Amino acid sequence: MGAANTYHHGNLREALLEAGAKLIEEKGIADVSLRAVAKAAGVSHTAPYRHFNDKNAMLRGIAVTGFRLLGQRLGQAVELHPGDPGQQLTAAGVAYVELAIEHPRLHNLMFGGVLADDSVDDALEETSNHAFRGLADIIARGQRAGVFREGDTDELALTAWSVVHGFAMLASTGSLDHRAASREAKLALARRIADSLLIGLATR
Amino acid sequence: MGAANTYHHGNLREALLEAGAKLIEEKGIADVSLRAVAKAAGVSHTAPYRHFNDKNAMLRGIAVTGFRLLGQRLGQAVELHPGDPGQQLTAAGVAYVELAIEHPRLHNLMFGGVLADDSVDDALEETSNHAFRGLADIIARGQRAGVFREGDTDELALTAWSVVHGFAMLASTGSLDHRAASREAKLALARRIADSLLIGLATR
DNA sequence: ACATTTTGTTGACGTTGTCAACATTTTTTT
DNA sequence: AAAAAAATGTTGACAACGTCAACAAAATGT
Repeated sequence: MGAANTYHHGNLREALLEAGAKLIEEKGIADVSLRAVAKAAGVSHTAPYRHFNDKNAMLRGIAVTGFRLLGQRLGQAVELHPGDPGQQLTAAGVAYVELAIEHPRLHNLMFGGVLADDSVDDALEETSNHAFRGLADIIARGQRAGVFREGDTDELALTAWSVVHGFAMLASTGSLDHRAASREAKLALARRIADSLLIGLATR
Repeated sequence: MGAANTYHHGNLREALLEAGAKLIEEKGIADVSLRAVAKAAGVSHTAPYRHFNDKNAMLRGIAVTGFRLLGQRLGQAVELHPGDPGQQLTAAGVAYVELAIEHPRLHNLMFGGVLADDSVDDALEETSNHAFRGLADIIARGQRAGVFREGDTDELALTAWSVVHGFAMLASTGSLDHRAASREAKLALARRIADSLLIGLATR
């Protein structure tokens, strides 16, 4: 288990994910090739095939790290407002939007549909489901506390997810640079929209 | 201005847009090459360059046709419920989702971010703005009629756009096939979510 | 120690987007 | 009506890409 070898990398899988994420952040998904990622990681152009079945499998690996990051952020948002599901929901929504603004190309990889036509990836599905369940849990607690209206929990969660996801998409693609150019303006807008959502979910 | 020529096509630009849209519908954006589109239109592999600067310019042309279609559908939704902004908004939202379900890959081209990093395209920007303005007009009329609450019209429109856009994205990528597999189930879900939205926008 | 498995490299292949050079048709100018 | 110009198409080439097969080195198990 040496450390200074040149032939065997030691941790190439992670290195590729890292290099790939960095390149995507810089140049966008469309302009990142498998070969460029391999080169950035310091290996030959086919070395990635020892760790991923094909290019899309590597992209899915990067998307998974994005979903893990998202899950963490949502968790932090919840912890910031213990016992207050309304605030938790707003904070989670803002956190989601924040991530999309900070890492627009990663967000695009996660939700832009590049991977949509692929055969299902277990790790990807699990991490993305986990992120969604974090949201559904907030809703469920809010319903029990009587601040959110009754009804199918997952459906309310889906509503919230839709708002946040739609806004994040608009924010990350620059579609609303006319209305809100700066990062702060976008987040303020996100907060107000999250409040609109809250009204729709509240008990009347 | 003959009709049966073989060398000059006569209307190649439109033919390419049509063939491209069809191929994308069948195979997805990632699996459609410029050359395949040219072949489907019956011309050589570089003929498209007389009508589009590059591949992405052609894709933007196809996206424009999608935005035009969207604008038409939104217009029809409005006409179906004259004088009732609430119903108009719901119908517009459902129409939007319907389009995304019917043509998921076209929707993906329009909103998936493949074209996001391109230099701005006038025709694309205009048609997409037009679609958004249709929505904003519904909101404005609803505010004047007193059924939607006061406030920045564009911001309310943005909220509505976010919900619908987010849900459409989830619907078109198959992310909610667990909860609602059939087309009808998805549309019913969309209708209920649009109603949630309505509550958030209504005057209290 | 040796055999096996894992992990890396080299070299090749067909496909892709794009460019330069050339051909044909249409339009404009004279 | 003839010539010049512009528009629109084709052919052939190129480098870059994803992927595969064959080989090489290191790590691991016996």
